[in-house]
Amino acid sequence: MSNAAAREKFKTHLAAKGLRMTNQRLAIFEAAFGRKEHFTAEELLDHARAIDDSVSRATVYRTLPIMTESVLLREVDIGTNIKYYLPNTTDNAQVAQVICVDCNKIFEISAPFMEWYGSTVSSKLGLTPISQRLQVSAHCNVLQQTGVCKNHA
Amino acid sequence: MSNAAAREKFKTHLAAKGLRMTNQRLAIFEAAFGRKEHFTAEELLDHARAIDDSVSRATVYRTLPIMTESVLLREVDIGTNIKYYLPNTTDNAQVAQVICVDCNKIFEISAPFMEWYGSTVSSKLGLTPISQRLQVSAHCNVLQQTGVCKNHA
DNA sequence: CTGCCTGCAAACTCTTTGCACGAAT
DNA sequence: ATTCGTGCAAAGAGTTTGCAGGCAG
Repeated sequence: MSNAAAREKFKTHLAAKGLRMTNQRLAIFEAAFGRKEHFTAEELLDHARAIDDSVSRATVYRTLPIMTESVLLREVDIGTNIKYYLPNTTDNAQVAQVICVDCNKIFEISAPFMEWYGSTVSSKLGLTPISQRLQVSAHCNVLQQTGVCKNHA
Repeated sequence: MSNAAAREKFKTHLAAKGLRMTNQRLAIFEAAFGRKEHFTAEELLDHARAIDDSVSRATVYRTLPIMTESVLLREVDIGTNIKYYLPNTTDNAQVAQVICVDCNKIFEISAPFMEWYGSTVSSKLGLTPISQRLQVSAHCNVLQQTGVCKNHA
């Protein structure tokens, strides 16, 4: 999905919910879609302020749920107290994460069998699956050997 | 692992780390191993205080890492801000969780393929896997139909 | 104009930590 | 005795929210 198409989707979603497009929301959107890697709420605030310095932390936190509901962003919880976000380019949630615990880099890996697993297991328990996540925590080999992590930004 | 064996393991682990067995630590241990379901730090505090009312919240939070390091407890992060704990009866981490979002009940399901997946994917990235987790969030069918969730405690 | 939106700062939740007292070895 | 352990209360981190003023439609 191009940025332009994403922006349109954002506007449509806002309109459908009776919400308004504001300069702050637009700045937050642009900041999010300008990122190539996973980002935190705080990093998003920094980048949004570079576009519109009137953006506040509160508005970032209020806008993030709107963008995840509209499936523009994907929320990734890797078990820390911080949540990460990523522009959702595929609309396909069949993705696992491999997390380097040395540098916190997150790799997104296709894992199409996840949905099958979720459905199978849920139905046996009388449940209807909503989502599934598969995450692998790992050490960086290069860091272990040389003291430098190649995955560092 | 029986409770008695687990208690012995706890003592051994404490001794190996140069730590002391105290009434509070013992009460927290007994409270943890008296639970059949997943529990939170706060619930553990309540139950530990029922055994020894001198147990403080701080000691619970200081004892939990000791018990997870000794593999007596398993920590389960289901993506909320709260962490859950469970007596670790198998020493085998090849377990997935199915979480009923209606009642927060957590089902533990064997998933032996997780380790294989983690190893395969990590090695392709030049990483050494530490752990993996697979979680499915789901709705309770009975709740949807009758308004009552059979999974409620 | 009306009512959603905003920034600010305070509140919140869970967890961690500094301190001085207390207890285990 | 010495060293670790403890409770208490305050601090911390990330996130949420009440409020009074501001801007989109």
